[in-house]
Amino acid sequence: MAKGKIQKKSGYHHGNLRGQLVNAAGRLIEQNGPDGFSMSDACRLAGVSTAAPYRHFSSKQDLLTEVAMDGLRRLGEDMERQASGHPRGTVQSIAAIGRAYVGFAIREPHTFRLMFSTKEHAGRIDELKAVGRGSYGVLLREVAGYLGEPEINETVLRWSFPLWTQVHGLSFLSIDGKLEVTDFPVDINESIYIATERLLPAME
Amino acid sequence: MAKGKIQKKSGYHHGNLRGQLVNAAGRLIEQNGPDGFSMSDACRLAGVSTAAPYRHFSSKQDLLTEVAMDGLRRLGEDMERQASGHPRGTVQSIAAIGRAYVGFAIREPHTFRLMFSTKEHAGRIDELKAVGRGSYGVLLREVAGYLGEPEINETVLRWSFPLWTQVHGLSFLSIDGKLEVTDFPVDINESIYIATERLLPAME
DNA sequence: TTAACTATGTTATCGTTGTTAACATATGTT
DNA sequence: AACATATGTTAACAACGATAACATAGTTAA
Repeated sequence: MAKGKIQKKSGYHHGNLRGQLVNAAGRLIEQNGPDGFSMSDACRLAGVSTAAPYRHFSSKQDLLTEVAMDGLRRLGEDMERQASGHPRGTVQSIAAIGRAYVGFAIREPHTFRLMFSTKEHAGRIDELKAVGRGSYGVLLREVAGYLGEPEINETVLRWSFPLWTQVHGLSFLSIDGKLEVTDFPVDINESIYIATERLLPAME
Repeated sequence: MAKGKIQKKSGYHHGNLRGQLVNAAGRLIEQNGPDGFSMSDACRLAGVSTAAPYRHFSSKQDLLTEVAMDGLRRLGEDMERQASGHPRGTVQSIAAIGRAYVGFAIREPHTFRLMFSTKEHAGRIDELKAVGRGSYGVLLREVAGYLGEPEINETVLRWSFPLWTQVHGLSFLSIDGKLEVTDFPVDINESIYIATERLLPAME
């Protein structure tokens, strides 16, 4: 994202095919969804033959996994950034993390779905899990602060999990267009704040 | 599901191809996921040519939509059944609905995903939404009972929505294997009960 | 009974896709 | 300059979704 400059291939060789394929894949996935995405499309977009990607990725899934991991990292950054705009360890900062989470899902629904789908990433689940754990840490630290816990212990884990569950569910319901099923206008930010409050212990 | 008897084609014509295709599709999807599912596989399983399904379904997506709607209906039935095992309008009955929801997701993860994916069902979203609304009603009625509301009004809707969000998130995290990211053993039923309690107003 | 109609199959074929093998050309190292 | 390695290409494959042209079964009306 935010690449802009499309690098032209200067002849037989390309220069930065790997990066540009991830880039193209990201854009195409956001347009057509992970299923609608085809390796051939990405090749056309990058101006190379359909066999070229296999010098950089062992399969289509492999490329998708790359896109997913990139997304997970960016999600973590978003959460960190949003949280830092509020006093640490408060309902506000924790709700801000939730807003970042759902916001990402709404902004890049297909990538978000890809990030949390198992089947596409067979064989590299551990890698993916590690990146995910990193991003989850942002929430854990904030909750630890709220609870006044000096480190990330089981208490922190127990209070954090329902918060994750909540925003995760809200994300999916949003991007799958299920909010209309509820028959009343859901204000996402309000939803997040209310649930965050209810799912945390009152602290003084 | 629970079909068992595989109907043999008695010659040129088949007898119940439509039903058997939905059936086969359901089974195959649960094995390989909606993406791994191929029309051809379903045909092989039903013992017909690859062109035959198009007498009954306009496209592969159309068949998948059928499977999804069937799933939504069965989910509603599950919830109803589980709720009815408890005193109406209690935390217990509401938590039971949640357990039915997550239970379905875990039992038929691929079908569950299919039920809540938008892209596969382009053009028939309204149909799907109607079926979904029906199943959601089970929760709404139970919450109305808990709140002592005589009908499903906005108050009921407002208290119900976070409950849905919660179990929906828990479902997806479960079937996507993300529970391990939390680093402590999540007891799903306990999770549901705790969150249900916290997300409902204390009623006396 | 038979003729016509409709529903539901088949075979043959198309374009697209993911992937691999065999080959070609750059780039970097000795 | 010679070679090794990285990175492209072209050609081919099987599998898939879908359509068209054709065949047969079941149903209805004369």
